[in-house]
Amino acid sequence: MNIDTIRHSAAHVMAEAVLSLFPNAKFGIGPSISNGFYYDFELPRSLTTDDIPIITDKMNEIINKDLPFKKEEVNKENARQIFSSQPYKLELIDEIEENMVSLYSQGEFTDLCRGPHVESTGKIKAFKLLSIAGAYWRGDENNQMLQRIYGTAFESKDTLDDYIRKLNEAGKRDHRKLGKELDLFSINEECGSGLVLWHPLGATIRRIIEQFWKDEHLKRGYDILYTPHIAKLGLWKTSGHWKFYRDNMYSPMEVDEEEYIIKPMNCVYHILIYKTRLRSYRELPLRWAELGTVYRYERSGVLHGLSRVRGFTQDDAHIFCRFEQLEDEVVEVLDLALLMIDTFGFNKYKILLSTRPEKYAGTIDMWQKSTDILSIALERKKCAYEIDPGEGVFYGPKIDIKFEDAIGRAWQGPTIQVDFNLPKRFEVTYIGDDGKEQPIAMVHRTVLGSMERFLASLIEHYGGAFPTWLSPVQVTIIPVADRHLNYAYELESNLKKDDIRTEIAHQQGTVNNKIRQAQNRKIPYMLIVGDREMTDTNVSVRLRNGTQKNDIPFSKFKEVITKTIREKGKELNI
RNA sequence: GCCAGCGUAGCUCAGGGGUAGAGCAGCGGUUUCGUAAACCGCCGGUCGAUGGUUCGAAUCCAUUCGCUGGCUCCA
Repeated sequence: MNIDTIRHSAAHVMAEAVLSLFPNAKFGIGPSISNGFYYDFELPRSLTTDDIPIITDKMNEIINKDLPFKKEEVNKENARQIFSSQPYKLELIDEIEENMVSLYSQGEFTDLCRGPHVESTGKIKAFKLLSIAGAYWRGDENNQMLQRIYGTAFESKDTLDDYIRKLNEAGKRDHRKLGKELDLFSINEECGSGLVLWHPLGATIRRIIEQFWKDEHLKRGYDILYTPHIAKLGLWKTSGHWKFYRDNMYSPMEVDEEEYIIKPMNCVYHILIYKTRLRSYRELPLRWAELGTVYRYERSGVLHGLSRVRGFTQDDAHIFCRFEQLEDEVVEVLDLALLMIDTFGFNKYKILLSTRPEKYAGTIDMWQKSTDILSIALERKKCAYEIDPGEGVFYGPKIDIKFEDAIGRAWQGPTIQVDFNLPKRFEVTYIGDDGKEQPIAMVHRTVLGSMERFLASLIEHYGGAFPTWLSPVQVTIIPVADRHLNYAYELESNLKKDDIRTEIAHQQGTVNNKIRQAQNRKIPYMLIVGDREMTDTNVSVRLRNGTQKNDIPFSKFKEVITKTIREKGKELNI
């Protein structure tokens, strides 16, 4: 039996249950969604979580009665009469093109519905209502807000339980929770919501990511720039941001009677640098990268840990090239982007090519040509991709890469965007081999997205247990008794000399307790040192995953961990 | 921003009109320990903030800030 059919049927049963509790309920839509279903209602009062068990009981009653789902075809005129007191259904009927519409009924409830449904309510074996939320009719905030109940349903109790277990598992990996537990970052009320404070350990991870990022960019012919956090309002007027992006920008601040804006983007600064002198075709392409911190206004309700914030650092870069170079450049960026994703351990991803939206800058011809170039580049890299029609940004087509974490959730990753707009607004050109000014081709791209969101994805992907090269503390040395402390210090300075991030568990406490603490902090390597180890310059190694290997030479351990770090290994070795 | 829920010690949580509680963490001791929690003691909160109801508010009401789940949007 199709899972979507079960879920959609469960939505109808839920609607009947709600109808029995609120006879005047107005019904919106009730589809199945990727992990369950929902139904939207307009009700005389707000639902609370207390209503969930009541509705659940009612649904169980309906299911136990094993009522058949009956299908009926009527013409639209009849349908309008049947749903005369249901304004949302009437709106839906008006939008149906055919003259006949189908209705499905079970028990006391009839719904306008394309179907299909299970034969009878008894076929719904396992469901659970999950949450209540507000949702605008048709997702438009100018419309009435309806009340949505989310639920899920599965073929069997077992698969439902499995799903609930997975939800709990996801909760344990939540980067906000782990960020606090592992002391990686915080967001402070006094400081402001959506503004991230990076603690030493979180900052260490970020520093390692940034170092890797810089090294890879330098290898690939990028230059790294730094630009200011504010700029005069006029600049943002020229760029068009003040007109089109103002909702996401902070209010101007006054400096010497001149208005300045805190930057929501880095691109305009890079253009200014480009324009400081004439550029020859010979020096193209220019690849300019910046870890640029930008500030964007986000409505309070959308902020979420590190993944949706108001100040964030983009791993931004702009490529200025000749149009003929675009294809090669995009191939290069794809190569870099895929390397990044792979190195950080994401092995599942989806590539989307977004095409021209309804409102667009540039000409149809430019759009066509650049979209073609993007798809040719994708084919050259042998990347499977899907077209996302009309989802391009107004200034140009783009490639988005969405990667999946360890528990199957999708994250917005690299994005490569062609821009027809800014080069025109700023008159960005180069001098061609004919001595004449030519329009530049400009690409915006990030390969991680933002440091904040990327760290969120890493934390959840690894559940806080980072591969060794990223672990903020790579080794903790646990002396069995105080008389082993000096040996521990010796090992520590030896490891630190080679940039292996090492700590000594020198606090008061038993060996067991120190191990427990190291485990909770998800430190990959624990070195237990006591009398035995000290006499032979050995260490006993315990890995975060519980495996242990006793009395191995320290030099051997160091060799193994050094190799693991150098190779950015995802597994723990010893 | 809108709808709903939640804010009690650094953390996790109990209490729910009559003098603020526990565990962990921290601090001071004792213990010197062999692969996931040694023992004793101490410190710690104007119960998110403001206003109101009340003899009395952490508890009830209003406003506000923050967080959570959605809607919408996105790096």
